[in-house]
Amino acid sequence: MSYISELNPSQSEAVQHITGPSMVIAGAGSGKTRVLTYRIAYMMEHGVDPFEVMALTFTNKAAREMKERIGSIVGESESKNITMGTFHSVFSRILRYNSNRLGYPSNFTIYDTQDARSLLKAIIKEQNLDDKVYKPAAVMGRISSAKNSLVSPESYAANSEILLEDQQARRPETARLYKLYADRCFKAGAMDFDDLLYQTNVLLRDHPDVLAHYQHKFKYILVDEYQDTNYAQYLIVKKLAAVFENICVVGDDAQSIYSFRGANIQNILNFRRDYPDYKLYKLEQNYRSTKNIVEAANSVIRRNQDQIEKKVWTDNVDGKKINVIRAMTDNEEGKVIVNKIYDLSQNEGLDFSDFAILYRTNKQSRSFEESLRKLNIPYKIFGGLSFYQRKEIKDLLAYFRLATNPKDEEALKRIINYPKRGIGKTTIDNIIIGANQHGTSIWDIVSDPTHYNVPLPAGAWNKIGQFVTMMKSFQAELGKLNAYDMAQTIARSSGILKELYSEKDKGVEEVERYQNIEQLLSGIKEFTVSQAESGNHYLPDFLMDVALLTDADQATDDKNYVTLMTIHSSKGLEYPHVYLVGMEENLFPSQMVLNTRSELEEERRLFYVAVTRAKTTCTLSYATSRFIFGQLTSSEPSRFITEVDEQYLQFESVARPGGRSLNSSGFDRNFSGGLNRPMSNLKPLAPSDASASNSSKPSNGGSSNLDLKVGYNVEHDRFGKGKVTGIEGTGNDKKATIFFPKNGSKTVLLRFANLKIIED
DNA sequence: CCAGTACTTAGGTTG
DNA sequence: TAAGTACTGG
Repeated sequence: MSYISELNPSQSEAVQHITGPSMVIAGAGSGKTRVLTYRIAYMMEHGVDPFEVMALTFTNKAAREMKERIGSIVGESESKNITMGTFHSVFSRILRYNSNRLGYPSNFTIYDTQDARSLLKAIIKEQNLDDKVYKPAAVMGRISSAKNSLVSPESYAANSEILLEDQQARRPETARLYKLYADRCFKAGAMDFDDLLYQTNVLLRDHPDVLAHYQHKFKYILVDEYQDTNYAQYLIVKKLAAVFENICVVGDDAQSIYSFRGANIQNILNFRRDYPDYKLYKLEQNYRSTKNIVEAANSVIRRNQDQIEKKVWTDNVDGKKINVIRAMTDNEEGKVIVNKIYDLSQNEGLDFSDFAILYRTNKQSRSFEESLRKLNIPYKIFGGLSFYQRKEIKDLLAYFRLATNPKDEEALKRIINYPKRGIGKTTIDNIIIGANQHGTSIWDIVSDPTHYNVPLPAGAWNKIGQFVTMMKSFQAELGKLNAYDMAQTIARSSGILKELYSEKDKGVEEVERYQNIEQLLSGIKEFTVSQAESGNHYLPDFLMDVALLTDADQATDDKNYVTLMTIHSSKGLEYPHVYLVGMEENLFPSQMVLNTRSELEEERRLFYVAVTRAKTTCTLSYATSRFIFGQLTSSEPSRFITEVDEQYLQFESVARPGGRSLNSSGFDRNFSGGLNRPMSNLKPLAPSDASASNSSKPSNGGSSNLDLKVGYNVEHDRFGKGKVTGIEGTGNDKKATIFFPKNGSKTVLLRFANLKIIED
């Protein structure tokens, strides 16, 4: 228990408070993670069974790291038995275990944002609603906040206040769309991210025995980043803790930045109400940052009205003032900041991992990325499109998903005609109509066409039949082959591997795509090996929470890189040198928050979070103009710069047109210094367009009257030589499916294709 | 059916 | 700028 002596008095008290409710208000950099880890370790050393502990963190990465640290104190064999993870991952497991109570399959799919949006979009189309009015994102936002406030489709439709809001937004059909969307998800055996919390609430509300079971299993509950929990999360925790009330929540109201996701600072106030005899601990000493940084951040956050009284202070050195840099354009901002990083790393012999570039919006990463590439500085961008969201990865995962859960509608739609099988849009639309009429899933229709009598041409049924047979063969092997063998089998027999392989010599992006698939497969291999012992080494096990993984969860061997991420994803992290870029009005604070005080205050808290990530130096930068939607738009410095008490700031501007930069190192990296010359783009050189200037063939009716048979060798203008594998249709609709060794399998209309029969 | 092109429109943060 | 959709020619 030597570690207790490392703690200050309030940390130590918080760590040793095990029984009964407690709340820890932890200022930025006040050793919150340390308190959490030591508290759990302390509990276990005092006889608490790790199986009885549930710790909810904000990211999977935080959970993993905390588990490791606890393991190093009490031993891994103990720490691994703690239930620890994000709300989403912990409760998705609980939901799988109890799925039958809710009528879901245990291998239900988790729809990510893409899947959910695409389904909603499809429903809006099916309902013949104008998607200019019923913008999928807007409708989804309504559905999402309904779920986060535990409003069911039925109570949504019965709530006059909500209906009025929708009416005023000119989207009166939203209630109906919510219902349709929820039904479709259910029929597809799918939950979206919000469902994981919503359905957990349903489970605990409607099944008292289940609730009682988990109340007694998890006698000790900890919640990190409590200020960012929403109502659905709040209620789950409240219910689970109701019997023993051994609940500890940790948070900082000054760092609440997720209200757009339904997070509610009121949860902190509710805590006092729900547990009147709770004990409050305040961690106010900052161990992370210099005095300048702490004071600068304090001077800004002071302006917020809504906050819990506290005084964050530090014993650390004064440190450097916060440097404020002005650049002329966003491109120049990228160059200047990257040069600063380069110079500092060289002059002081620092690792690149000592640096982070933080911004308000993901798209700001571009100019920094370009500059970092030019100087060959290793970097990693977090957020944006994650590995698991890339097209090729999602395609293959869709096969896995459909094999695991055949009702998964989004997966089916994604792959039924990929690689191309000649199953067209009209066919799929008709099947969906049939599925809706029969109130069943798409899979039910395609796998049992005789039962549901959906009118389709015989040719279409034939192709669908082949697809169904293939999927069934995968399903039959799911429990026999381990995840890796299964994934290999699917990648090969589905034709995906071949498809991507054949495109490999087309360009850099195609090569990357193929490599991504290889990377996914080797990841599955790793998973299979590591899970072999537990017996959970099948493909559905792997699939269980891939939807919940983010970039931050990807293991990287080489850690010496500059970090680029949004301020939101930097929460909880720290770096010696932080560059907070794009400090401009309408960007940060975002243009969209200027209407209400509470939104502006949240933006200010975001600034507070950003500044307090820095340990040694913090640099702010802004550009006086930047490209927005391809248009050069002028911009003004952010109000947050002027809100910092001047004594903590130091201004510097660079690269006036015609002048020299203030580049201290003497490296002249030639700032473009003006509005000229966009950076050369990084795409591979476009292929010479010799092939593009298609010699226009005379349209002699193509080859529709050609006497083509399966097995013939033919030549196509664009695809080259190939072999006919199928013929269908007559007259103008006569089509041939041809396998081209160079281009894969294609179906072409003979009317247009202008095929020539050739000898072997 | 396929693929290239013209056109439109994007509010931002995440598990 | 960039992505996604609608259109069009083969």
